[in-house]
Amino acid sequence: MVVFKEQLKQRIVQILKEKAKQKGIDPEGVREENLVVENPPKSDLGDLAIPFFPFARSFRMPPAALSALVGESFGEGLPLGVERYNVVGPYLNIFLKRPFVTELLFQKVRQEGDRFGSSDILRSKKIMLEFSSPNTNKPLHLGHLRNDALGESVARILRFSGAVVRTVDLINDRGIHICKSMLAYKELGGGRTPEDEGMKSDHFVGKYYVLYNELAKRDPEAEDRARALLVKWEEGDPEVRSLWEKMNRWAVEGIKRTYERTGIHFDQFTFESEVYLKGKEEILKGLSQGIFYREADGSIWVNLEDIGLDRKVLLRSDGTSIYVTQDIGTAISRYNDWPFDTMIYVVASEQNYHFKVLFSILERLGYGWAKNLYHLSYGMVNLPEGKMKSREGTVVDADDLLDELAEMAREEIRGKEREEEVGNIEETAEKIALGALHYYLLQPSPSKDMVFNPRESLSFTGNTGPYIQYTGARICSMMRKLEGMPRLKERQGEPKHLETEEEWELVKLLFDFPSVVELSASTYNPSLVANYLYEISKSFSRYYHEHPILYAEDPQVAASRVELSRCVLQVLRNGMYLLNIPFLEVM
RNA sequence: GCGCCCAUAGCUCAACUGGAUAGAGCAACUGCCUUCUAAGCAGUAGGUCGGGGGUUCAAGUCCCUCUGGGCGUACCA
Repeated sequence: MVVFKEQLKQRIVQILKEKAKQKGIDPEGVREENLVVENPPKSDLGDLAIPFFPFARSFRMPPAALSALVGESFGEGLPLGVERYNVVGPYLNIFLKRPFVTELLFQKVRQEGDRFGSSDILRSKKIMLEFSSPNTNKPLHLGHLRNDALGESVARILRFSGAVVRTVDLINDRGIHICKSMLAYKELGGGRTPEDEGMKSDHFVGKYYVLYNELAKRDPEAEDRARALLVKWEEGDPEVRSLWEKMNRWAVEGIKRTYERTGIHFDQFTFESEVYLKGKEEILKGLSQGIFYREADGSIWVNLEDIGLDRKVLLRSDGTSIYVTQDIGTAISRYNDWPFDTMIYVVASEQNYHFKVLFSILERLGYGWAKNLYHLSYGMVNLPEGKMKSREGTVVDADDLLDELAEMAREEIRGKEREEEVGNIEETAEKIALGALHYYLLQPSPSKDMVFNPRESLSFTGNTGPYIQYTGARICSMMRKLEGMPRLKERQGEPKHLETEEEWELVKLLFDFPSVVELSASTYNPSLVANYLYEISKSFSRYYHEHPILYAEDPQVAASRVELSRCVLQVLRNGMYLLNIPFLEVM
C-alpha cells in the first residue's frame, strides 16, 4: 500500500498548494508531514482516507469544505492505482483499482517468494545483538524464553531488512552464584555425573543450586564457604578451577541444547570469566582524566547527578570490578573487535537504570559510538500470583514447559485422530509446542509485563501460534489436492476473477506485509508481525469458510483463488520465519 | 523518600504512534462437520479506556494531578 499512499500524498499536497495560492495563502504552510493517509474504519468507506482537519486552520475554512474543495480538483489526475473517490465530511476517501493492485501483489509475491516482505532499509548496517545471557548455575526458565524469543526474532527481522547482524550470548559463568552450586556439589554430589542420574546436564547443575539454598537455610556458614570458593577461584586454585570448568561445561551444554530445541542461534558466545577484568583499565584511565573520582577508602566513583542519575561505584575499595565495570569493558572490546553501527542489548526492564548508567559512562569516556547503544527493554513474565521466585520454587523451567506443551500437542493430534495424516507425531507436536510458545511470548508489546497462566495461557485455539500454523497447514493441504487436478493446476489465476469483498480485504492486508516488517524492524518490535499474521489468518479463515477455492464453479475463479491462497501461504511462511514459529505442511 | 514504567471487557492482549462507531482471543450462551483439516466459521452478551483536570477542530494515545500496582535506587549480577 505504501506505493499508493506516497503517490496519493504527493498529489494531495500539490492540490492543496494550488488551492492555497488561489486563496492568497502561503503555499509553504502546506506541510506534507501534516498529511496522513489512513485506513478507513470500515472498508465500504474506501481503501484509503485523508482527513483534512490539519489544514482547516491555515485555510480558514471548515475541514468538510476543504475536503470538498480538494475533491473538485482531485479527479483531474488520479494518482496511480486510484479507481475513484468520494468526499465524506472532512474526509477524502479513496477506492483503489482492485485488479490492478491485485495483479501487482501477485507479481511481487511470485518474484520475491521467500524474500517477500524484505527490504533494504537497514542495508549494510552492522548491528550487534546481545540476548539470553544466562547464568551457569541453573537451567533456562520462562524469563529467558521471552528474552530468547525476542532476540532471535529481532535478529531475523533486522536481517530481513538488510542489516548485517551479529548475535552474541554473554554467558555469565563466574561469580558467587556458580560457587553456590559448586559448593553443594562438592559437599553433597559424591562425584556423580548427569549421566549417572539420567539428567539433562544443566538441570543437574541446577539441582545443586537448589540443594545449596536448602543447605544454607540450616547451615549459616554455607555462605562463607561459597565465598571462600570464589576467592580460591579468583586465585586460580587448580582444584576449584577444574570443578568450576566441569560444572560450567554441564550447564552450558544443557543450555545450548535448549537453544537448539527452540531454534535460537548465536554467532558468538562470550564468557564473562574471560572478559570481566577488561573494564578496570578503562576506569583507571577515566580516573586519571578526571572523569571519575576516588573516595577516601580507595573506591572509584562516577557522579551522574548532573544528568539526573546518582553516584555510582565503579571499582570497589579492594580494587575489584563490579557489574557495570565489566559491561564497560565488554562494550569497548566488542566495538574494537567488530565496529557496529548499532548495538542492542535485549535485557529485562528491571535493568533500565543500569543501562542508562552504562551508556552515560561510555559517553563520558569519550566513545562517540555510545549514542548507538540501545537497551531493548522487555517486561517481566509474571505468574498470576506474582513474580517467579527461584527460592520459592515457582520458576517455570524452559525444558519442562516445552515438554508439557509437546505432550498437550500430541494429545491434541490423537484426540483429533490425525495420527495417520500427520505421520511424524513427535516432530509435529514439538513444532506446535514451539509455535504456541513463541507466538505467546511475542504477541504482546515487548515493553509490557505479561502474566503467564500455566493452565490457560497456552491453549491451541483462538489467537495463538497453532491457529496460524493451522491456517498454513490447511492451505498446504489444498495445494496437495491441487496436484491431483492437472487442469486446474495448469490454469493461470487472473485478478479480475476475484470479486468478493473477502478477497479484496486479503489483497490489501497482504500488500501491507512489507511495511509491517519495516515498522517492526525500525522499532525492534516483533509483536507487530505477530498481530499481523493473526489478522491474515483470521481473514483467510473467514474467506476459506465462505467461498470454495478449489471447487469454485468457474475454473477461472478457482485458479485465481488458488493464486491468492498461494500469496497468503507465502506471507505466512515468511512471517512465521521472522517469529521463529515453525511452519507445518500438515497438522 | 527519589527515579523510571504500567493501568483498556470477568481474564489475557490489540488499537496503523493524535483521527470516523475502541477491536481480538479465552471463559459464558446460540447455531454450523455427506464439499478444500471444526486447532475452524458465524452470532449473542460483555467498556464512564483507573479517577479528576487540562491542551487540541479531534485524546485510550500528549501535559498536570490523585489512586492503585511493578521495577529500580547495593562496594549483587
